[in-house]
Amino acid sequence: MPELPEVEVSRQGLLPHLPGQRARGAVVRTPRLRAEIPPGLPQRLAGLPLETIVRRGKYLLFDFASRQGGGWLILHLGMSGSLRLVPPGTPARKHDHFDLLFAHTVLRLRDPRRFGCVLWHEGPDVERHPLLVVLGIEPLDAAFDGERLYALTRRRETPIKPLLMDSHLIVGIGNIYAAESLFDAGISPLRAAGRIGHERCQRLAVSIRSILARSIELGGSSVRDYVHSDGGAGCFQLACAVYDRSGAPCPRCAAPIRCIRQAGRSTFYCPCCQH
DNA sequence: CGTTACCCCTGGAGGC
DNA sequence: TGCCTCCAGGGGTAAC
Repeated sequence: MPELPEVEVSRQGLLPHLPGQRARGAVVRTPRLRAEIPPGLPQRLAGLPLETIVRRGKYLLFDFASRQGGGWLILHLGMSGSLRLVPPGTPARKHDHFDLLFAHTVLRLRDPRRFGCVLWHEGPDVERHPLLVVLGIEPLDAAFDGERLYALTRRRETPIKPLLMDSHLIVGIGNIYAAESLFDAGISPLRAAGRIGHERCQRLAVSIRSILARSIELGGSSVRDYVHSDGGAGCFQLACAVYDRSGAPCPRCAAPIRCIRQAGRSTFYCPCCQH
């Protein structure tokens, strides 16, 4: 479920509660997620204060005194992961794989499909972690604009939609937001990326940024003392124009939304509005 | 090098 | 009711 907005909203939901607290340890119920949870993690964490939580793409990065001899807890929610703050002693349910223990609260990871991961990076320079060092630009970073998108797409014959989802180029855009951004910009998901001109790259960059930002705002307004990102629609209250609306009328021209398959993923678009 | 195919895993939906 | 197939918001790796 989580794309960039969901991960960012999870981060914002945790920020008022966790930084400043000291970890008591951790409980690993399922060691084997996408990667194995480091066996020594609970002992390594114990006693370290959490400084802050940052996000890189769809990764949540917990700074456990990384500049004072600690390190970073790296967390990814995969396809079905969700985080929740629960009181200590709350019984774990099915698929509750990992707990991060603090004095008065527990951060609990649930992930039915186990595509998420929990990792540890020793020392301050988490951006040098192998999984992070290869990541592309943040779409909400000021440096991401039409010019950057234009440069990234040159001499690319691949269709624009799978390119948008390639985290080595741009992070955080998943299947839903790729479809919604392309609809908003009036660009066909099938169009060769390298054949989109300056002006339309500009338009697409604006669409990506505004849709992600609006989705974060809508999600953020609904977060209180827990972090929710469980199943359902994915784009929060933001109604999807095309995603999962196969056959339904396009909100702009009423033509039926079409569903095709690209690089193994479903793509939804309006064949009338998008070129 | 760029691009696609497959795989990790569980659960829900729909067909029979 | 059960069993089967297909599908799902991610992403690393191997193979073309």
